[in-house]
Amino acid sequence: MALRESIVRGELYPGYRLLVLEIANELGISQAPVREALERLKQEGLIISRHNKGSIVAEIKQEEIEEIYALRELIEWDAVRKSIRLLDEKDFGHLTAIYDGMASAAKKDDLFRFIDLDMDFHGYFFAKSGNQTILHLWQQIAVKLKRFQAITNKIYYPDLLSIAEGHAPLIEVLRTGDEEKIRQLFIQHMKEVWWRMNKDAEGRMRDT
Amino acid sequence: MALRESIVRGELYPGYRLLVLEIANELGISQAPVREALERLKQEGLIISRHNKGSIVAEIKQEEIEEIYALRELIEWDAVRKSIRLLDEKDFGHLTAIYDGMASAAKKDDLFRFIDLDMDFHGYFFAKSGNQTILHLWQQIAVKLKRFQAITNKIYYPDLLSIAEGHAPLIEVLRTGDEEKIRQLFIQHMKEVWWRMNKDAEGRMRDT
DNA sequence: ATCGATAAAATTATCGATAATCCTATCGAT
DNA sequence: ATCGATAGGATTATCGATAATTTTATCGAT
Repeated sequence: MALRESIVRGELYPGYRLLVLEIANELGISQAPVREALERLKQEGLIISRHNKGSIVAEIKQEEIEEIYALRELIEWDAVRKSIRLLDEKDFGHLTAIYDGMASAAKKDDLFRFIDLDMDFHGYFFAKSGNQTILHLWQQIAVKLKRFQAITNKIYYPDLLSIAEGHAPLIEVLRTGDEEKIRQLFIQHMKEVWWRMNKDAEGRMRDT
Repeated sequence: MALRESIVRGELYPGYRLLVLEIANELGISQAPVREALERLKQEGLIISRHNKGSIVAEIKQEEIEEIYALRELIEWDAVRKSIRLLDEKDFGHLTAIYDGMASAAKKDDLFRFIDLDMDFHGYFFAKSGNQTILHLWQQIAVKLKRFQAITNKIYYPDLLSIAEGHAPLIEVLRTGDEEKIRQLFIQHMKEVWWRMNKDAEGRMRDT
């Protein structure tokens, strides 16, 4: 659905009113499917709708991202830990391919592709560790993180390449299999990105 | 919505076909609101719908509950830990009231009320610890746990009272504030309930 | 001029109906 | 008898329109 893309990419600013009939006409379809789509977006937390008052694009507050990161810390290390023993050469190949893609996207300043790949990288461990419920949770989280990153990085691009390169040591240490070292690096990686995001976000959320 | 209740209580068995027109006529309303409701239930994982093939009540597999418990372990202790310092006498009053309610429901064999209160008890810490995102996650989880318990305990009632009484020491130890003891007791409590549920579930999932 | 009440416009939620799709039973060919 | 094709029925997805509600604009009273 194209609506979601627009919201996640930050093209539709928070508070924007989503008029059912307008969207329907725009897409050349009827109201029913539009309402369905809005219902889904509402469940995902991308829009907010109050009875008889229609839907608006949800805000995305710093506060909420902090909460999400608290949750992420709880579940991501667990997923990585459970993956370690399961990773074979094929997996390392995939991870490396994602890393290469990130580096390439960074060089082209293709922010959206970069973010998608970043999420794919981390999502890989959730998929590998085999807990469908937690994987699904991660996918929900990832949408919001994507959106936040897209919005905060939209005006001023930070050094994407250095973020991309931060993933190389992760792959490297995963090969060695030393659990404690892996843990340290992943936690550090998460905190680093979080810190950078925080910094970038300051004073920039207002303009969105 | 009454549909959700019926599913969670296990009155609508897995695989049951939800016909839009039938439900609409039954409730004396049109298709549109029914479809909306189904969309919500789909997002919650209570029903499954495939394109052009309508909706059926979702199965609830042992496997999925195991996944949920793995997730629960990751987040619940964290919530409790963060709550400890925040609990005052009013909170202990609430928790004790919930406990009393559970004991009373157990004596009356009111399974549904019992389950609701059990979830309220554990949800209390998620609410108290202040992370809205994780609280929301817990609420989603709680719905599925309720449903599983309702279905597995429907035919043969285990000893509800002893489960209720398992909560008293939890309140007790929370008052002392010894983090390590609290942790041990909560983890133990969770594993105990999980084990009991597992046992009860055996051979009984087939009849649903 | 400001405020509240009222009317007009806009928008949502709901409705009943149509078109598209899927399922089932019947029939005919091998 | 078995299999595939086909027609009929059932059900979903979509549609355009109506009813209910909210928002905006207008007007008159203070």
